[in-house]
Amino acid sequence: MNSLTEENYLKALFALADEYGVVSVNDLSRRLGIKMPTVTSMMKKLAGKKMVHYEKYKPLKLTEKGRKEAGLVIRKHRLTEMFLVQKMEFGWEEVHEIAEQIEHIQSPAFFEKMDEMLGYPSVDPHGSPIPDRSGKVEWKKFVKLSSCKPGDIVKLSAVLGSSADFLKYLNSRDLKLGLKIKVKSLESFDGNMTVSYNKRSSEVFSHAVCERLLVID
Amino acid sequence: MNSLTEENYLKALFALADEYGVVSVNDLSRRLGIKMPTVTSMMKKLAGKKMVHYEKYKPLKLTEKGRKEAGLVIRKHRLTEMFLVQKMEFGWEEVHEIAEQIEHIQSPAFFEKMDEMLGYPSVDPHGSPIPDRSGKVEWKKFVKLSSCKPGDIVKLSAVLGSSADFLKYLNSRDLKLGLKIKVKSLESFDGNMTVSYNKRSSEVFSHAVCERLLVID
DNA sequence: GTATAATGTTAGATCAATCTAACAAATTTA
DNA sequence: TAAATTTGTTAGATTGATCTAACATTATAC
Repeated sequence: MNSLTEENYLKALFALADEYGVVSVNDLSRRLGIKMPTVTSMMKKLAGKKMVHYEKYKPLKLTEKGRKEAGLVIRKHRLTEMFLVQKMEFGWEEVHEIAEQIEHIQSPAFFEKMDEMLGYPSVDPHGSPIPDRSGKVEWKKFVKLSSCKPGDIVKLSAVLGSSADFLKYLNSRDLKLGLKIKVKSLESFDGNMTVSYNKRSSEVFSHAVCERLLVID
Repeated sequence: MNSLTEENYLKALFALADEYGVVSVNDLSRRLGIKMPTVTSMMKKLAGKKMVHYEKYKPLKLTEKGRKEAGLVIRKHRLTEMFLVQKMEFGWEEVHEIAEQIEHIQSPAFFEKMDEMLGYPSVDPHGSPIPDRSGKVEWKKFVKLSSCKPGDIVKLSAVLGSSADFLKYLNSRDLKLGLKIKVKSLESFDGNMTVSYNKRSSEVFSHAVCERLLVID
């Protein structure tokens, strides 16, 4: 059994590998807000448990076992987020902190019940895929809105990052998953994009925002 | 903020005071499965936080503040149990372990939402009262079935103890809260009681069981 | 009312998770 | 490529929660 602390390291390793491919001690240190020497020693510990391949000065890599454990924690996190939104009427900007705690609950039955009540969802409220019971997960082939061209009509399918501020910003623009968005124009010098959707015929999104909106054609 | 560990000590102190009136280091040690010296040092720590009145060799006593903190944890525990039973269809014998973990979640909104969805219940699935938002709780004037006399007709209103074994035993006899029970006879030498309820015209309960069934006339 | 047993405390060790300081390796820059 | 910067490791200290061993106090039993 992994400690809550170990679970958090595994989850962060998993997420960072997802985001950047290669993960350094420094990346993990900054992500977790924990000093590098502490990270190094935890990597040795997790290597001892066969969760991580650790070699001095080399990038960090989860083992198959570590990836599975991480996936299962993320599964619990995302099922919880879905449950909070679908069954308890929380907003998608409110659920991250709560799920961050509930993901560590040890009770297979509890999460099985959530899954069942939710009808075995494949994604969480932010469009992130929910790992299966073996911890495996696969992202759909999404594209960033920032890489779309004027004239494109796409469907908003996921958002990157779960900061309440960002999600509240999306709320203020009535942006929800599933929305059809039409790209009207793109400023080449700053990446600002003008789009239309629903009754909004001309909204401008910064490049930073467009980088975090994942769509499919 | 109290640590998870501190919360568990407070909760145990509260429960033991409820059960036995006076609480010793030894009681707490046995209840928590933690050695006495550890308990002593935690009492000093909690005394430093004004949660406990601690004097060497004297019985342990929660302060007003400690009682409130404990009550709030118990509130979260019992709301969770109710939620698991009412909203997630768990059996009353399955919820204790899960609630034992969820009670430590830090999110007022989460428990407020549960409370609201449940319609502000006053008791948990075992008939134990749910402390109010200020941590206060009052037991109704229940009586043990063991103290009833032949001819009495009473309503099962709460059960003492949350061990799965005991609750499964009650399930096997179709015992549920709210049931009308008629006392038919009582063996004076062993305390065995013969009762009737529903379609069961003659069930025998041991003294141990009758001690744990709380009823009102 | 003393001896024995039970309960409680003190002192000091251990373990997990964290830190800082000092040093070492790798990478970037000039 | 040599110097400077960044990144990573080692060593050792700290903190919270636990333990055992030894000792002290209180309660119980005869």
